[in-house]
Amino acid sequence: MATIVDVAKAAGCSVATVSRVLNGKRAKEGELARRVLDAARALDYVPNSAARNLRKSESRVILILLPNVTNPYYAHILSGIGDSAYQHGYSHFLCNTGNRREREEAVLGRLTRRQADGAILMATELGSAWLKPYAERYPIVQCSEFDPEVDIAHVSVDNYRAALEVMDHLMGLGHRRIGIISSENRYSSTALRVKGYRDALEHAGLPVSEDYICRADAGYSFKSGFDAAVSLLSLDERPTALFCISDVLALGAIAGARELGLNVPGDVAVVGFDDVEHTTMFRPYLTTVGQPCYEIGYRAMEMLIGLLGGEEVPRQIQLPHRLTVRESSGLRRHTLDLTVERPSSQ
Amino acid sequence: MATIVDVAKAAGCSVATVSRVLNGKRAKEGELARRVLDAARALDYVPNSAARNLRKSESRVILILLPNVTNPYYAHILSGIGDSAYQHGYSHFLCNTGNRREREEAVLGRLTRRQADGAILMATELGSAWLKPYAERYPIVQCSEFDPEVDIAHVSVDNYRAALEVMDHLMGLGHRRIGIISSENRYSSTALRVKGYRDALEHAGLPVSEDYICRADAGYSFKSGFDAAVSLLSLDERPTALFCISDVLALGAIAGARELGLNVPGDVAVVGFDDVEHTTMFRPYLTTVGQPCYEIGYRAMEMLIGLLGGEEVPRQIQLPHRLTVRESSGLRRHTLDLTVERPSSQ
DNA sequence: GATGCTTGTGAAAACGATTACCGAGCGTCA
DNA sequence: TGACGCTCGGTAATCGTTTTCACAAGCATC
Repeated sequence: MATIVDVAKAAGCSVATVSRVLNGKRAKEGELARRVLDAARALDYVPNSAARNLRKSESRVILILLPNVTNPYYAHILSGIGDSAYQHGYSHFLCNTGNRREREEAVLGRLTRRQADGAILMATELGSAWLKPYAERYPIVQCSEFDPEVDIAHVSVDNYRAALEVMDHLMGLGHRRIGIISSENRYSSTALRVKGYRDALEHAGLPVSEDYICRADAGYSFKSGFDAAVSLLSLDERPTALFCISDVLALGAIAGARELGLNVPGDVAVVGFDDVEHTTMFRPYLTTVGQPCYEIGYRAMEMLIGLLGGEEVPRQIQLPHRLTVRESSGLRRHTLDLTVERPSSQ
Repeated sequence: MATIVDVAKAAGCSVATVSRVLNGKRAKEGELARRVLDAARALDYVPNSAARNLRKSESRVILILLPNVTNPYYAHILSGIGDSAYQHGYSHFLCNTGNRREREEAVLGRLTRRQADGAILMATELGSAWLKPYAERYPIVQCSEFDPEVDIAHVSVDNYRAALEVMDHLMGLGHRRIGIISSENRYSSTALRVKGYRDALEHAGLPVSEDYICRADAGYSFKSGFDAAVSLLSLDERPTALFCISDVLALGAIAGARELGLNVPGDVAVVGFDDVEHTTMFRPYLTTVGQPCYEIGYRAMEMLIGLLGGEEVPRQIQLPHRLTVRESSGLRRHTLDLTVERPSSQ
């Protein structure tokens, strides 16, 4: 491994000059600069980043905290983050926190240790006041979830408005008894979607029945969507539409409906959220709210880069979502010719 | 930020002593050691890792190269890697290479720059001789895919044997015309599964028809599985069973079969591979070969840690796979009561 | 010709840890 | 008693950069 000293010797100048030429603090023109550049190339010189980091006390590493990479929603965001980071010459360090606070704190400790310059948090839960001290001292961006009580920059979609649109869509189809399959987690997205659900009903002058609000387990699992749907659809006055706050819950809900011998969307309409899971693999194709996951990640990283550079950045970015109406709701006419399953004989 | 000097001052000793106590090179008992420990705690001292890395010329970072985190198969492996790394105090850098060689080389450059101590490669393609120089100089482990021509340690399942088992299963059900939906990629797993397919047929004295071997696109997409199935099942003597080298291909194949008005498994049996995609969400549940993804990742990381420590490690680890028979093949009696879709009217 | 300003360069001081080397103290044994 | 070995702890070198500071040269101005 050639060091800067070797390059200086080969170029016949001091290390200071080498450093300056290589870092662009001097014109790269001129005889001496050329000698330096040639020597560096000839020796295949690459700066030692530990030394540079030590001297400059920075790391060019950013922390990514997410509950679980296995969840494709986060994986898509991650890939946006990764691309942006790569383009800006930053590396990222990934931590699957499983939403466990001790893990989160452990990895945020890297900020303190100067092993990382900033962080992107993917699944901040409400009530994360413990984050404040970190947010005050280090550049941090929240991605897709955020806690309004902790004033940290964030990028997300407008979950509230999206929920209103879903409800408009369902009510526009004539549905009056609409259930929601929510989740036990403490995400802002969950709270906002449920709030949108309630407000939309109230605004339309429809009753908000607590019976129609079902909380699946925190992990958005298929099974919990299934169970929730079975329980909602077994009510005496069963809902004719289900708004599920995630696609997997929705897919589970469709399976649950079938289990009860109900046709989707004939007997019950189902809407999901995210449009990232296999929403168009199986019939009926899922009506869902699409989020620009990749871009959410990409923008979050750019925001962080801005913060790292000491720039003033907007505290909040909302990216456009999109309600895509497919077969599991509406499109009633069309679905007649589609491969909509008949109830099983079980 | 407290430094080691501050701790030394507070404890009334030299920095050497502080370093030794904190690194366990001296007994932690005794009056002086206690003073050091107390001082470190009081000052909230955390060693600066850039300084440590510079001095020890190591980074405690390992590189993870994979084509795409968005693919749940890789995501599961990654989570095993992450857990093991975390336990051993290593960080990992993730790079979505998209199988593009320039990206792979760019990130492996971090080894040269001493920004990383080793690497785990997730999707080495056959013909990766360019990897040799890296493998000779740095600790590298291949995970799930490997190139037999480059002698690098690797962990995977026994793809060949798994393919034989799949074929045994299908032939045991009486199938004689079996097609395979393979892929255009250059992975060893693909080659081995196809070889298993051929060998099994030959061994059973059945003809190997090139018409029955279909190569879907490199990315294992749903659509390419669909298209491949449509083309295979449109043959005059259509196969009665399809072995798909990935679950998503298999799900696509099932959809394709339905498109043609064929019943799965009544008219055509379908088997997948991986058991990671939603194999039990939709009817018919998918028969597939399960891989212990999490453990593959975990073991790969442990192997790398061994290599980093200069230990002798096995060059190859094969973890057990498991063929899980579900509805999409066999279990014919049961499937009669299941929600198997009737052909659509399209 | 003295002065001030700009520009380019080198010497050397950081950055914060680990560790080679050395000397002091102590116990043991011939 | 003296030689020897062992442990313990301090001093200082070291890792490879970046950056401050000082100096010298070149040039214009008075």
